Amino acid sequence: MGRQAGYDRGKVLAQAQALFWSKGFLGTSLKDLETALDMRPGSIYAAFGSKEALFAEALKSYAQHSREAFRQTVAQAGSPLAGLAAHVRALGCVADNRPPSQACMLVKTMLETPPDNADLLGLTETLIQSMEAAFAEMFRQAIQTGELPQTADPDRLASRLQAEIFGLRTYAQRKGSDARVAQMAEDIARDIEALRVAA
Amino acid sequence: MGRQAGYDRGKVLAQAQALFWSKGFLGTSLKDLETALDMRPGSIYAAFGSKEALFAEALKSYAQHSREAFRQTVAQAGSPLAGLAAHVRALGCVADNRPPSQACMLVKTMLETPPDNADLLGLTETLIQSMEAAFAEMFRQAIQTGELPQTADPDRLASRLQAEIFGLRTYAQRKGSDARVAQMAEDIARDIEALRVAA
DNA sequence: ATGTATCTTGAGTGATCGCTCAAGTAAAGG
DNA sequence: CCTTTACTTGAGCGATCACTCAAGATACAT
Repeated sequence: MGRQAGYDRGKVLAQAQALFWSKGFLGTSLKDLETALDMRPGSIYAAFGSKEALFAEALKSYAQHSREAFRQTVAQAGSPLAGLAAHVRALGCVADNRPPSQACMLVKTMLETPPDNADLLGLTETLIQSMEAAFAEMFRQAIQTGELPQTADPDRLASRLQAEIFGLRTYAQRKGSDARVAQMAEDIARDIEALRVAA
Repeated sequence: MGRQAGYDRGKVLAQAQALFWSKGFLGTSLKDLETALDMRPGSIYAAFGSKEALFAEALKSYAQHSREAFRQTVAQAGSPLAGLAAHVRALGCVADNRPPSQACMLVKTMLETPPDNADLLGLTETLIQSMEAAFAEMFRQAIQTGELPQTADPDRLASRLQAEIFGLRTYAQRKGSDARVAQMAEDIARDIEALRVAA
């Protein structure tokens, strides 16, 4: 049935994602991509259609991995609130062999995308909402299990947490911020745990 | 002494700043600037030297105005902590005739600038530090006046506040976030006031 | 081995990028 | 009024942009 592709689509997508995350959509040229992916323009376009389509796919993949990491962190925690706190601590952690601290790719994309690119802004907004919805779902579970009072507003708590994480990770983009970031993550995590009703 | 410039440098700079703030440095072309400033390339280059130099000047001007607005807010407040809280409330406020809510231009620049542009990143970092230093100075005054305990760490409080503001304003970039943003600003302001020692 | 379907290649497309500069124009000094 | 000085103009520079496509290469089916 003809020749098969000489690259691993998943690996290529991961490399593109890393490059786009670092340099941004506008700051990344096709030359940059050709080098990073070790592919010639024809192959790139045959595989992904356009620079923007490749970026969109990389962004979706990024969001999916983020959600998956969150899901796993939560699964290992003892309660909804503990899961949320653990997630924040993981974001502030430097110990892991994770990529160097930098701002969330979704936030970078939202801020760098000019207002006239409705497609990309819409996609970004959708992905951000899905993350915030996951937070809200955890707060909702915390209410159901009695960890939070019935009067708590899960959507409000989720948006506040989202904003705190925006700030934490954006701060982490700065050089030499690791210690401060770890400290702030710990502070935020404790604030979450402090919401717990007395048992 | 020759012909005088047919434009107001301050106004031109303000227009450039607004455009750069909205579309970002990379997302703004010289064509865009020519239209917005109603100037031809020769005049722009005679006045500012380069697109990046114009951007740098606009960014410095933005930071200066931000610091000045903060200084005035603080001056009208009854105490250092009240000043900081008022500043946060002002950031979340929609009522004023201020430009539409959007992320801080310094943050946008930090996140969109590719890592190889050391000049622009360095300038941005410097301007961000100067803002954070102003926060720290206010916390220091709050300690001196007895509003905060002697054991409080002004630099830590300043970086935490900086991160909260990063998050708040980034969240404000999203459409339809006004009500949530106002609510979060109020929450943050109260957290600041809650630091005050019992009189 | 041969044919066929698919992928890879890279020179080259037109468009746009940031930027320059010779020519033109306007205001101040004499 | 004329000269001088300074600013404005816009056609056009070389470089780079995202992207295309005809030609070549490769692996499968027969």
